[in-house]
Amino acid sequence: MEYIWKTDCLDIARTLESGQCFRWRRQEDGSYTGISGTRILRIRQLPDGAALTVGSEEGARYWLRYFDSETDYASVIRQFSADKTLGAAARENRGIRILRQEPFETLISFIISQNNNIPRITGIIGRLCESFGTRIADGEYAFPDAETLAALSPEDLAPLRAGFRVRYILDAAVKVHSGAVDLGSIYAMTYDEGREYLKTITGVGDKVADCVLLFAYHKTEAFPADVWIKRVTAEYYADGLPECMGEYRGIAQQYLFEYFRKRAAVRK
DNA sequence: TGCCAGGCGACGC
DNA sequence: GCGTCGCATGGC
Repeated sequence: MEYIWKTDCLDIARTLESGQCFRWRRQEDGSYTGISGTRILRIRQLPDGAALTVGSEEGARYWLRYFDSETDYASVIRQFSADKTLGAAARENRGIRILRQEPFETLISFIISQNNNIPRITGIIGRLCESFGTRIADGEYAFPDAETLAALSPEDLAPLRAGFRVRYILDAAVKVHSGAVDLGSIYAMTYDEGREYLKTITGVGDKVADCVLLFAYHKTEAFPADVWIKRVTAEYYADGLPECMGEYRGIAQQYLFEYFRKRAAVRK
């Protein structure tokens, strides 16, 4: 069945290609196909929203939550307009939403992201899923679960070509599978608690923890500071982040990330 | 070729 | 606590 979602703040391409997720592919007709958990979705942009190809009403509800349908982005963008730079970045990227992704997938993905670039991160994650994930459709694989990954050796993961990150992936999988880290408990934690908790995993520092808290748990106080954002804050916000970011620093961060990354790409 | 990429851990001070 | 370095890999 096709579910029509009407909303004025949704740009599928920018949302899915803004570096917060790595399992979506653009199809020849311009629609996108992606996987989360054991679900597959095809989503197509409409002028006033999107068309979702889903199996059931329950599937539609899952994906609406994934795309953060309850947050009023127009209101957040108005709030951001109090700052000149952020206002411009937000207006230009008003269709970007912060996804609510599966925690384990997000954790492993951003462990892989460190000192890496987006095309290669996507490649490593693709090989990880094809090698160790359950097949859920023709040529489509779920993200492998913690139990599966925890049973593997560094040699097993060598074909991923993930380099020094392999031991971090395995440490995360072992801790999640053993229960030493309970990812479900983080939903109820504060941002600071979640950050310290995630950092008990080897290979998870401030940046990776912030990405997981923002892109899986939707803790919008998180402000992941990568090399791009560090340049932006050094140039525009040396005296501190603007007041108008409020509790939505993470959303602001994503608009700024896209705004400046695009400009750097044009200059090259 | 050297430099960089959605960083982190180890180490020295 | 803070600065520096090495780390695998691949694209430019």
